[in-house]
Amino acid sequence: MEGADSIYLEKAELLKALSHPVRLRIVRGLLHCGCRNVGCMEANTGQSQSCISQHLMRLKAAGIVKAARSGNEVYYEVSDPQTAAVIAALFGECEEEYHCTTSQ
Amino acid sequence: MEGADSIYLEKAELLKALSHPVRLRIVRGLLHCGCRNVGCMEANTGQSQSCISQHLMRLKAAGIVKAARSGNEVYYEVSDPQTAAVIAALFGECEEEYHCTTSQ
DNA sequence: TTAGGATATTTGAATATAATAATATATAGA
DNA sequence: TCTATATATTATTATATTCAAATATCCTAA
Repeated sequence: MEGADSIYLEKAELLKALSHPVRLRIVRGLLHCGCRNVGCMEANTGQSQSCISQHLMRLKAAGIVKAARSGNEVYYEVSDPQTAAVIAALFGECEEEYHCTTSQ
Repeated sequence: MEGADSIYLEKAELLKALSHPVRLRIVRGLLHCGCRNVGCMEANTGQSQSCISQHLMRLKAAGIVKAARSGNEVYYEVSDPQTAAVIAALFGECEEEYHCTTSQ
């Protein structure tokens, strides 16, 4: 079997961070230029504010997502290019669909 | 955010099954037509027989892999087409590399 | 400066995962 | 049948994940 251990560790970490229904939904929502702040995600997933925030922190820690505050809201976006490729493969979508022009 | 809950659950299950360094290594090894039985995986990963076998059972339960016995060895292969796409995206590879002609 | 809205952090309890060790099963060959 | 090899299963223990509840922080506006 090929490749160094650390590659597999790293890739496994990425998948682990994505492998939760709520986080998957959040990330795909971001790629599709839908909800970008916590309140919106809360409404769309039916999860509590705390829960969404915790999942976002998990995604941020994995380098998948980054945050920008605007007023008292925080807007998220996907900051990892690998992630878009994986999500596209997973949902059988075309990665090009993801390039947003409208700022929600 | 779009899509039914069950889709996200299902996709998350797939990712979860893949999100472990050893399982990732096993699956990628299978796609690249390398080790196909437990003994070989054991040697290549440095994990115990029991550990490898348990990971294989996890992959089998997720529908990612299927087994065929030949003599007293068991040969595995990737049986889920989605998985190949995800692994290819994750490692930045071309999925076409995966079609084996040699049976090891 | 105080109040309210939006988000983050902490804590605790329930559950899931992972590794090891020990044991069981299946097959092949003497 | 007995033995050896290959793989699977089970039990145990340690650790990680998840969610909910409570609390803290940050910003805006009055």
